[in-house]
Amino acid sequence: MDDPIQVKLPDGSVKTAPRGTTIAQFVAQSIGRGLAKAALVARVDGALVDLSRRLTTDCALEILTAKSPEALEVARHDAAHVVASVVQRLFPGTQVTIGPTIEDGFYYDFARDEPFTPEDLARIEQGVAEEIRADEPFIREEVSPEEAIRLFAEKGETYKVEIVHDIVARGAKTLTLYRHGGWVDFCLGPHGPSTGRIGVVKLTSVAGAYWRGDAKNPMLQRIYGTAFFDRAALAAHLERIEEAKRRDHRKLGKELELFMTHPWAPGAAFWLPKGTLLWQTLADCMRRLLAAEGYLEVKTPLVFNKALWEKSGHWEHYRQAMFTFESEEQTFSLKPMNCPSHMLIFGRRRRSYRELPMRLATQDVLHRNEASGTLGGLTRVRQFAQDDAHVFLAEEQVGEEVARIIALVRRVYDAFGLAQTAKLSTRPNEFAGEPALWDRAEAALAAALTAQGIAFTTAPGEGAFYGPKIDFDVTDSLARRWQCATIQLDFFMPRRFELAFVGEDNAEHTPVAIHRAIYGSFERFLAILIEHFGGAFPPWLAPVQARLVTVADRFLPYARQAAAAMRGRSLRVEIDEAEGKLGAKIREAEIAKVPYIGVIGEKEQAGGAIAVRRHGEGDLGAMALAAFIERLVVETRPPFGAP
RNA sequence: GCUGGCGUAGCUCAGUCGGUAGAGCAACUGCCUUGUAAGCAGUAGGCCGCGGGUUCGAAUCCCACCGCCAGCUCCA
Repeated sequence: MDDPIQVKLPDGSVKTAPRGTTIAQFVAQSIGRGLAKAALVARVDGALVDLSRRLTTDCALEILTAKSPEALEVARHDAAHVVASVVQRLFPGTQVTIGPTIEDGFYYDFARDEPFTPEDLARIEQGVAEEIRADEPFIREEVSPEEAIRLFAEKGETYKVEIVHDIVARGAKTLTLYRHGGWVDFCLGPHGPSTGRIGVVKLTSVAGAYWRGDAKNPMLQRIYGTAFFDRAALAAHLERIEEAKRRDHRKLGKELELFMTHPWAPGAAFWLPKGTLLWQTLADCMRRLLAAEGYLEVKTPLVFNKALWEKSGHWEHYRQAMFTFESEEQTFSLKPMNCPSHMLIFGRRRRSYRELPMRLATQDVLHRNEASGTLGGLTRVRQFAQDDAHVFLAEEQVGEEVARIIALVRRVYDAFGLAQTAKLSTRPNEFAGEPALWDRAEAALAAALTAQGIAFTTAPGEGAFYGPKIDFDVTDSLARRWQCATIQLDFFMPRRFELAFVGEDNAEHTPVAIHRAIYGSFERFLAILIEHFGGAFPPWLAPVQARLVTVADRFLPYARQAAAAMRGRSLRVEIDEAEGKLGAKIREAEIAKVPYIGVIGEKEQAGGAIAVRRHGEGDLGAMALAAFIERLVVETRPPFGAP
């Protein structure tokens, strides 16, 4: 018991310590008082543990302080406990359930008949601040399942009892409790040393949430909050939230007159003239890019007899998300996806290996009958259009084709300044096709990602039953991540549609299909772009690229001439013909986030010039009108798919 | 779909205890003819989401519906 153990520190040094010493003691004695004071939690052999843990074997030890993201997560979990303790003190009879940390904060779910009001949240937040000031230590305790069940059953905590039963059923022999200030929760930990180390806690919202996320279970009251070690970090976080609100595509879409919605078409957008220009720019650039890559654009029906969906298998698995209707005793549906149509086109005649890869692209409108409560903005809709394509090819062509698609994805996202990461999802438990086929395909996908220099994570078992897939996330200017592009292999649907091609060997083979989209959906991608650019689009994308304003209305004829010259070079320009002072017109144009403002007065008219102001930068001074036009022509050239 | 919140002028929002609906901006008209983020004055604008109910009387209270917003297992 007294023989010392070896503790390896992150700098590589090794210290000895008495067996059974706590981490906190070890740090104070062997490392230093400064670190001992700053320590919040430790990592022993890769696992996060409390500072009160005893070191009983040789190990690698790392001490985490407020600088570490993991420590912040622990503090947020501490905060969740404190919130729960305060709620149970202020609202007797409320049961606790779970309270995990999430990105940017935490939540805690409570079972209580009455909902919490915003005033309740303020009271709870105040109680939490008091609890933090009281600086109660977190105390870890190990108990048997029987003790845990008795403890929570006595308190009437039926949800906790249920959780204990579940965990015991999964084989746990000892369970851990954490106490602070006389309150106890069943928790895996770890926790910080005491409530005083949490920092500052802010409760953000309250919402309903089903127990275990299942609509068949009772509805709980979920309190969301966040915690930071200091007020400045909290303020910065709240400022990020405010900035996201300012950039919200629903708000900007209204202000900039990009799109509208109407109660009579829930889940569908009306694209106003300026929004339609954005859409068309994306659509045209993608069209030209794909045409250059050998894609063939096709248009297919929007309405299909249900026989198609029975053939594809969607009728069995996807029917609840389809809009259907009867006509002349037949059942029809609006198409929710393009793949079956493309299958029919491929299968319309005998295909040769010489035609492969055959790349069929479509930008048609799709409808999916999403539950009403899930709709919102342009990101959760019932009607949308994808930049969809299906590539039919021989199995041995998969690697090269996927590499080409990945290169396209990079090229497009780079054009918008969106950084990208990828996730490779592999074979699930239930799958179609041969395991060896999956293994080869997964290896080909991973090799393509590596060859393109794309960082990716692997999600084992998360592939679709019909094939492995790559999903791309983009990171926008507010560091938020959005899932957009997808590349999915399909070994299943070509077989269902009895697709075949004649190979070099003069025998029939079943092609592999690749489902792929780069923007994802136009609606969603436009929403992301609106927020990414905050409505201030780069000149090539902006619906209006320049607005001409005059110092006095006697300069309007010259302004009209200038605008005509610009339109002659395919520039999107408008003239502010309203009355008013120059300052007011400049202000209007700045608020409209038009990239370039051209000011025209006496000097400009006399010299065939224009005074140029760049949105967000200010006055660039006067230049010759011809020079300004040349500059705009260059700057409005799309970074991909240029005509 | 479910839980909670919300719905008033084109936009952003007031509207007390149930007593005949208000501001700013935008629009329109006029004056000003203007030099890089708001010139002045005036006018007009409303089925208070929709439908019922309670009441002498409803934007306000009640019921149902429609829509919008937040959320609905990143698992003790």
